[in-house]
This record gives sequence, C-alpha cells and structure tokens, in this order.
Amino acid sequence: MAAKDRKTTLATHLKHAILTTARQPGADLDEAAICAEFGLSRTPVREVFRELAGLGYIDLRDNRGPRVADLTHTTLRDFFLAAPMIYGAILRLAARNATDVQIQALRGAQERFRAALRDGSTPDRTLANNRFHEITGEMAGNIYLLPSFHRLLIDHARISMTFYRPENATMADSVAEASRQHDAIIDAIAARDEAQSAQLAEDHWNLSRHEIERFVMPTALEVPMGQITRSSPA
Amino acid sequence: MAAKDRKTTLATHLKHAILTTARQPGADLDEAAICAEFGLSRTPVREVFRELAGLGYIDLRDNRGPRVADLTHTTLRDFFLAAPMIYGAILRLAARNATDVQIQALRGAQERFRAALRDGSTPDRTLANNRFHEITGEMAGNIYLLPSFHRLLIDHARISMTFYRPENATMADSVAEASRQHDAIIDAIAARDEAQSAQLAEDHWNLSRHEIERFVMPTALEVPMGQITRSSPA
DNA sequence: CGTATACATTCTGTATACTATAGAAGGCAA
DNA sequence: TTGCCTTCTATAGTATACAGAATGTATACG
Repeated sequence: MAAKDRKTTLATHLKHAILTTARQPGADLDEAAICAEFGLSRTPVREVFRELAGLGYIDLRDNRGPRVADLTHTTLRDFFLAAPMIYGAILRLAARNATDVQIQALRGAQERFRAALRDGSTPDRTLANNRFHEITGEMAGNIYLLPSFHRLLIDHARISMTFYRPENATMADSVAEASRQHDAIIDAIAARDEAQSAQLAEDHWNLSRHEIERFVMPTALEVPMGQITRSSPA
Repeated sequence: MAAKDRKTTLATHLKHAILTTARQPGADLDEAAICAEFGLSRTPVREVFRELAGLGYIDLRDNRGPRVADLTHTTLRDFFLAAPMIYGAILRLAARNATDVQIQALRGAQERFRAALRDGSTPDRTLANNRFHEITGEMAGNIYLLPSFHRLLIDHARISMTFYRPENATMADSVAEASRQHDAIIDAIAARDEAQSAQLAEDHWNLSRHEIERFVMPTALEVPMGQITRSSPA
C-alpha cells in the first residue's frame, strides 16, 4: 500500500517541481537519485516518467535519461498561437457544462489563490493559479481539448513563475487584476453566460500575454554603456 | 536490439489494431497474451501500455487490466465540438509552415490513400487516410495543438471504419469526394494559401460529419412490422 | 433457498538481477 | 601531436521472481 502512495507522491512532486521551475526546463532527471529519495525501485519510477511524458511534463529519449520538457522561443511562439483559441473554447464550454459542485470547487480554488497572493510564495501563487484553471478544464470536460489545454497550462505556469514575483508596482497591479478576472469568470460560469465567459477568457489571456511579452522582451536596463555587468535574464 | 524492435512492433500493432477497430473500443488487453505473442516480458509491455495511454489509445485503471479507449455517445459529442476548430487551426498552420519535404510526404500519403481506395481493404483505407492527416499535423508543428489533434484522429479513424466500407453508391461518392478534397488540400498548402486551407478543412469536416451522422443515426430499415429479424448495427 | 463470508485463484504491482548499449578515456598509429 | 579505434564503465532496458490486491466460487448458516 505504502508503495503506491510513494508513487503518487513522486508524480505530484515532479509535477509541482516542474510547474514551479524548481526543476528547470531541460534539466536531467536522475533515475537512481529519485529511486533513493522516494524509496521506490526503478520499475515504478520509470512508469511515472512515462506517465508524465504522456502529459507533457518531461521528454524521454532512447538510452538517455529523461529531461524536463523544454521551453524555448519556438515553443513560446506555438504557445501564443494556440492559447487564445483553446482557452476561449475551454471557458465557453465550462460555462455550458459546469456542475454546481465544480463551481464550488472553483470558488475554493480562487479563495486559495487570493490567499497565496496575500501571504504565499511565488510557487504557491503559480500552483494556486494553475489549479484554478485546471478546474475550468474539468468543467469543460471535453476529452479532446483537455490534453492541449493541460500542456498550455504547464508552460503557462512555468512562464508565470517570472511574473508572480511581484517585484514592482506594475506586476502587482497585473496580478490583482488577474484575481478580479478570476472572480468575473466564476460569475460568468455560474450564470451560464457562454459569451461573457469566452470574452473573459480573451481578456484574461490578453493580460497574461502582456506579462509574457515583458518576460520575453524585458525593458532594457537603463544603465550607461560600460557599466553593465550582467545581461537581463533570457 | 531485437527486443527494442519487438517493442516498437507491439506499439505500432496496437495502434493499428485500435485505429482499425480490430481491437474494439472498451476491449480488455490481456497482458500475458501480448507478452507471449510478441516475445516480450511484462515490463516493456507495460511501458508500451503507459505510452499508448498517454497518447489516448488505451485507458489504464488501477489494479485492473488496460482497455482500449472507449467511444461512446458522450465522447462523440465532444468530438463534434472540438474537431472543426482543431482541424481548421491545423490546416491553417500547415499552409503556413509546411516544408517542401513535408509536402512531398503528403503527396505520397495521398497516393497511397488513392491506391487503398482502388484496391485496399477497409482498414487499409482508414490507415492511409489517418496517415494523410497525421502529416498535416506534422506540418502545423504546434506542440500544443498536436495532442488534441492526435486524439481526434484516433477516434475519427475508428468511426471511419464504418464508412470506408463502400457498401453503396452514396458512400462511394463521399469517399471519392474526400479524395478530391485531399488533392485540393495539398494544392492549398503548397500555394501557402492559409484561408483556402482553412476553408478546405471546414469542407472536409462537413463531408465527414455527414458520414458520422449517418453512422450515429442510420436510416431505418424499410421493412413492414413483424418481419424484422435483426436491428441495424448500433 | 437465498445470502453472506471465507478461501482460493488469478492478475496487477514492485523489486531485483541481468543484459545491452552509448559515451568516455586511453592507447596506438600515422 | 593529433586522429581514430578499441576498450571500459556507467546507465538504460529487459526479464523474472515475489508480494499484494481483487474477484469469483463454494460452503455454511439463516
């Protein structure tokens, strides 16, 4: 019995570590080390690897250790193309199909998100936000859209790690605005207002896109030539 | 070396068998039997199971044997909602991103599809058609859309098995029309005409949808009451 | 005669031992 | 000295044995 628990623990640990970039994109996963750390033999560990690979968290290569899924400028471009469409569809369907129980779950997730904004760490905020959107996916309940949606959420979370770190007033404003949008999304879903829900998906995406653009193209350092010691994070 | 080949053989065998409904939706997979048939021990077989589960071919349940992914009225409803959007996006991106090599590959796939229509079996046609569309997915090359696209293709293939069996003139016409649409799709992609490509996706989907509707709601048997011996296939 | 419980059998899950392969390092030859 | 080939080592992959869970059947009791 304990073994199955350890296996689940490992899977959720890896998911969280990858979503929060505690394990960074492209990082190698050491099978032996993980076996030791979680008290599992190689077989179940490898099965977890395959499972996470199917979900898009990690990449498997033949005769080589698995790696955390990469996150490059190419994938980011794909992300910008796919996200608005999928997010819109998911929230529209969420408004159409959500059950009362799910709406309560979404309210709970938003409560935890707000709590994380108040007094949580950056990973806490990212995971809470991720959970909120995962629930909207469960509400939509379309088995064909969910796999793409989940992959988008994975990379959205990883990018978010940079901007749920409210280092300045602008970011703090954005995060507060995102939280307000979450509330509006809950209301639209509860009211079964598909059009409004889709509109909010677009708004929420635009806000996020703004942050992502700032992540990709950060404002240049305003330092006179010759004084720069390190370039801005890629 | 041979073992890895057998593993690959098993994976492709299962994929084909599931796509062509040789293994029917919901059917149990007997681990021991498959081990014996493909000369593999349980470990690699189970890894293949997990891989196929990630791709959407089969479902895994705890402490129970795996099953071929189900195909019910619920999933069919999801299919109708998601397919037009994803197919449209994929073909639009295919027109945008296709390389010359890929276009040649698509031409080859269409050639094989035509050959299968001429003198192939129903599974041959289904697999050839599946391959054609898989290549369009490769052309689009958007890692976030592909997982959903692949799941749609799996179930599209399984449904197609009923209507690539040209039992009457209407079906034969539809299949011929589908083939012509494939040609048009190749032309649109080669011409980098995104709008035309998206339009053809919609046309192609509508044709397919027509067949699927006939699959779901077959025309009632025109037999006087009291003479019916067996109902039409579900 | 029906139902419930206990036991047995079968199958899923895990651990460990063994095999194969890829990468690295060192040696030999040019 | 450098380039290539060979060998060695570390790691991925496979097989098998063992443990545990679930289901089905049989028997006993109500």
